Amino acid sequence: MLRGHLQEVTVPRPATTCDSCRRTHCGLFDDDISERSNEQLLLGRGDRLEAGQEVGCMTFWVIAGGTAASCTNFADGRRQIVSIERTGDVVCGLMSGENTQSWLEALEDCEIWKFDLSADAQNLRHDPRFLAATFSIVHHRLARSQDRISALGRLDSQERVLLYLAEHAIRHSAIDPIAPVTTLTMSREDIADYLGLNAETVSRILTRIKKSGLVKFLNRSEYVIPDFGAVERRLPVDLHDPRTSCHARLLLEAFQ
Amino acid sequence: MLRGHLQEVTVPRPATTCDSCRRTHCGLFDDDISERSNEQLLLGRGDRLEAGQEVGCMTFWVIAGGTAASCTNFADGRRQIVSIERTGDVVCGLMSGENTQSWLEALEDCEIWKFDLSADAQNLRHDPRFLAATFSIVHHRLARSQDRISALGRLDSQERVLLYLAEHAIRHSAIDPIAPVTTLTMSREDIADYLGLNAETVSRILTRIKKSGLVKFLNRSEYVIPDFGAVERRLPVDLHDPRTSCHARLLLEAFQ
DNA sequence: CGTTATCTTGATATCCCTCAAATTCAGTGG
DNA sequence: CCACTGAATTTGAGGGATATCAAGATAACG
Repeated sequence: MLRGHLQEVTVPRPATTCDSCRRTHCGLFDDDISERSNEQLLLGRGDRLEAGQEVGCMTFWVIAGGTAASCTNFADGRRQIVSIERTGDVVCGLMSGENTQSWLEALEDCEIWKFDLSADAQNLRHDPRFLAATFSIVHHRLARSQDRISALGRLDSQERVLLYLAEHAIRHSAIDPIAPVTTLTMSREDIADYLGLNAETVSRILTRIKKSGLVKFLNRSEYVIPDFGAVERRLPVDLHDPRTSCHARLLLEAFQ
Repeated sequence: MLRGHLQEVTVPRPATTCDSCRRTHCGLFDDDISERSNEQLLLGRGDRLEAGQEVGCMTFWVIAGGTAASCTNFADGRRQIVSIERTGDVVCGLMSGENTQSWLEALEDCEIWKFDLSADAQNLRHDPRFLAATFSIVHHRLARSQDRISALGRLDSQERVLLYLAEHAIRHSAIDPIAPVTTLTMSREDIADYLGLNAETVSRILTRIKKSGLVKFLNRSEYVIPDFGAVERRLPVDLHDPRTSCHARLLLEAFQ
């Protein structure tokens, strides 16, 4: 089920001509692969995608462009972004718990491909390739989730924001290794809901980080990390190589 | 690799005569099943089990009794309990990220069965039953992890402790549905490291909850929830039925 | 250029942590 | 059975960190 105003949007795509992009994103942008999709969804910022009853456990959404978020709401409206979904990430209805209100929300204009495999469910349930692919997707999400548990439980606000900036920069440079500056696509409130903070705190921490010189801001949304090592030294965790995070190809290969 | 002083310990086992236990724990306690294990480990409180290089991704630990914790440490020593492992839970080396220092730690005396399947790895990688079982295990852990992200990000300390007491009581009653009181097996510090708080705060919140009457404490470690609905109304989340959490049988069936 | 959303900054309150001391509890040996 | 001991827990005082509320500044957009 699709909520919100769904309009035609233009989504920036990484150029397929870049070898590094192709490797990073598993050639997701080749047209022949995209044709296997049941449906292409173009979401504008704020649009929501909810997995209703009818969707079942065999529907997958592949992020082809833009940034989305797996969100949950508590009964009283408190929002938490459980996971940020970026180009190449695979989301499926399986992810959400039964009782929690959760949905996929576009944090900026998004291009998403929907794959409904329920017609072939009986076969896929016994197909080693499909099982291995979905295992790999879910396992990788688990590893990332556990890192986030540690971060939310034990990092203070400055560490969380700094970690976010660093990880986002790594991810960004993986998508476009030539770009010298990183663009912050999420709003302060989205960042806050991702980090378990509040929007004003995020803003304050950002100016503090700005003043410290660890991160240089060209404007509100573009920044450069002049000395990545200095940022790493400030953080008690290791920063991951995001290149391992794209499982779209695995999934696509499994049912081609 | 095994760390710490490993002594013979007596581990309380649920009686196999109880039908409800058998259902809940998938008959894990039948001796014929336990014989398939490579090794039985008896851990005393504080003992650690670390997945070294040699273990690889095909070693599984099944908790047969007691409580253990998947822990991580930051470089500066801050500890976070990522997940609590109880009877019937399956832990594997796959779970930990590459760069994070992480281990399995006994929070009380524990009985753990180790299954090393690396000899049969080539076959298992293409075995639909094995793949489905491991998928199910990892998927369930992911769902629980995501709930914890929301809890750590958006619940205050009182809500976290109350949620912990409620979930622990549910889990406890699943293991022994006859027991009228729930026993708190984890120390205040362990609870704190699980909830992203500190031990003194946990203690303070517990006395506050005690005074509120929501939970009755018989002594430091035993409690009763007189009105479960009242606790639920205080929490903005739904409490889960833990019965779905035992995947040991799935795993065992896959390579029997 | 005006309107609106977003972001920043300030003042204040609250929550939770840190440090320190007192208390309870489980063993242990007399 | 009782004192002794050490660990765990509880309680208190104080401070730092983050949230809340409110206002102003900046950017985005028609």
